[in-house]
Amino acid sequence: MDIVRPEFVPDPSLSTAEMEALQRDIAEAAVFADEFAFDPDAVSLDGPAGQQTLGERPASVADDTATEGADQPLVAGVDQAFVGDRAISAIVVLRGREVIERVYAVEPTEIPYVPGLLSFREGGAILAAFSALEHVPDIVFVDGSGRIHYREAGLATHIGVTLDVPAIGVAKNLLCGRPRESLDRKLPEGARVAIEADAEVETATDGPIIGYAVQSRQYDSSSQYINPLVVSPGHRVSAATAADLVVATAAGYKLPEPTRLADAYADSVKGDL
DNA sequence: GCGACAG
DNA sequence: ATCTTGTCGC
Repeated sequence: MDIVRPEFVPDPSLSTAEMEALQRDIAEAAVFADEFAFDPDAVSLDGPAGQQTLGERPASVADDTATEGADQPLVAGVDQAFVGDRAISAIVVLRGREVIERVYAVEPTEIPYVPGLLSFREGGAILAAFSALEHVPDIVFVDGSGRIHYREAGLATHIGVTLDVPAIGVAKNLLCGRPRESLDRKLPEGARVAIEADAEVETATDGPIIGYAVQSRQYDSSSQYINPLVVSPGHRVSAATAADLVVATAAGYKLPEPTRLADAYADSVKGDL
């Protein structure tokens, strides 16, 4: 797929001040509200009929393999692996449970990891992988933060705005913001805790909800517990819908399927590299 | 000065 | 993110 906003392509040679200025422009262009054509309720790992089973589905529909999944949104997962100074970015596109396409790209990492500037380290490899992608996903899951970011322009926002594609940030740790409830306790599976902007989020006017901690998986009979995912809007999606879509694509694992499969693919590419 | 800090 | 064996629990 193509780059829609070339002026936002991450340039690792920029100064820190220039990178931060670019992020403020990106946050300005970002849309943290649902702005997509597909039906979010149609995003599921089940068949195209959603909650319907074969038995309750009309035979004419059940037998029609030609249009099967035609209304199923394409969900892509992106993840990176690293080898020395090279980044491997892998993308997996799913329609329901079916893998529609997989691509990857390898690009040198020009700068070290700096909290808040992740997209300038990994963005090049990610955009290179997207340029090789044939399908245009309805929404993309990016590993890292979206709106939960000092300038509300995390990796998911940067990628989403540059490609003008709906994007969600799926992180394993909280970068900034204040959870409404403590996350340092065992939350039940399915629970979500709002994350609101705090003083660290310099571009937030009031205290908006910038994301959710989502407990996509949890042990049921143990004192041990799994940490929640940290989900935030990247572009053209609201915080609530972003959390809904992550839950809808989880299949018994902590990570949603698109992300989990992209992670595994990046690792396998790294293996035979 | 101290603490915090996605991947 | 990455370097890594065994180990606890379902």
